[in-house]
Amino acid sequence: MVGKRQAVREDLTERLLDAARTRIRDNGLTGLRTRDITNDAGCGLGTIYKCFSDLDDLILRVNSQTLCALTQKIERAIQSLDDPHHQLQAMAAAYLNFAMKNGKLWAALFDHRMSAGEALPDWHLAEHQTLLDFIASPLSQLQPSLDDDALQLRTRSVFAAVHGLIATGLEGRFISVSKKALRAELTAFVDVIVAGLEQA
Amino acid sequence: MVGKRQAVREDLTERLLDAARTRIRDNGLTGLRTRDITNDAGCGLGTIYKCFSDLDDLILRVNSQTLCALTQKIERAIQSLDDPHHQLQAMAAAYLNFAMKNGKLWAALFDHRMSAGEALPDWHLAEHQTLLDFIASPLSQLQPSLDDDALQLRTRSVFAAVHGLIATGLEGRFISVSKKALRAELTAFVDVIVAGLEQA
DNA sequence: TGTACATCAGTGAACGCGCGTTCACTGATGTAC
DNA sequence: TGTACATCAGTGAACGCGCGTTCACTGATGTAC
Repeated sequence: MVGKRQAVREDLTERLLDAARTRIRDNGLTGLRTRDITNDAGCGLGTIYKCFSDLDDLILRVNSQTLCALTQKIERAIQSLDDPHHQLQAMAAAYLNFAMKNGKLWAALFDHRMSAGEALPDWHLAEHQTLLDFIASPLSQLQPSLDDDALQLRTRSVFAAVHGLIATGLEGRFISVSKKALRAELTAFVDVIVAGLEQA
Repeated sequence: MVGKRQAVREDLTERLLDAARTRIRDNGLTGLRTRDITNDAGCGLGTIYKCFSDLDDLILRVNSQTLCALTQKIERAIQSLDDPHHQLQAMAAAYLNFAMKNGKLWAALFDHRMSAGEALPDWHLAEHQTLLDFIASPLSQLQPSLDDDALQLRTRSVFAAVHGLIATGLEGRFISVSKKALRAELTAFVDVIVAGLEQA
């Protein structure tokens, strides 16, 4: 069997990813330890460094999976809608949904900091951009006069606003709020933004 | 001299606070170490536990100072303005200004997590509320129909949106942007929000 | 004011724990003939 | 197919470092008389 070694390696990588994802899902990034991950995956401690360059790399792969899953949800939420207002509402709702269902995995996307102040790798930044592109599309319909740079900036602003609202809500910062109230407030606030955008 | 001991203690506390604030300002929360703080303050390692219950407590005091300074800036920014639209713009601009000038101290307000999952103490939460109250005031003028709960929620949404936009911009997430472009985008986006609020 | 004693603030060596990463080793897999 | 050898994946004990917190001690300050 020629590809035996490779298959074993891929299986190991998969198990490590699964174990790390489960750990992060249940406990968040805080207290994520290599020993727990390798124990859960049923392999030796050193194995993690055969499959990944270091723990940061492994976390980045988990984050990548989370981000891609999120992007898929966003994509599906809007694929049958034409109106940009409806699209933005559907994306915001899908985002809130995803954040609620994947609490700590979602938080890890934003909490993770590379050690030694290294920058995020390009392949991961590209995944961010893919998500943003979905948001840019309805915005460009609402504000066709924006040039490309301004559209990018506006896209980020809208994302940051929606993200901030959801993150603050789910963390319970400042005031705690029920899921239902948060959902209603998000819808109302996206309406506010869209109304403002349409008027500009 | 009766109050000698107390005076020495207060001086020590002050020096420790100063040292911690300087460290956070220059290097952020990451890599903040008790040994560095006490060295900078010119006292022994154990002293920190005479003046504060633990490192979390010390960080919280620094954050409290930062938050109060921020609240003051916000308060001053609006005190000569009547129009709620202008007030919101002035607050957003003051917030951006503060965040740019106090980069890592400001970031510490949001990055700090209590150890052992303890909640923030009430006195610090009250300081948050003081800041939010300044934002609530112009919002209640723009949307007088909101009841108190809805106003609180809306206030948090507006704050979260503005904060998200600034944080994302200053962190350089997704795309990097010049300070000037960020300032312009913030102004434009607050206009969008206000226009949307006025229409609702 | 002076003296003897009690208190307690400040100290820093040592504790204790955590934890990412390495590397010499073992044995399974792949290869050559 | 069988045999001998080479390679290299997986292992986990050990390394190395970091770092918050404690506590027995010292000497300055406060107190009683």
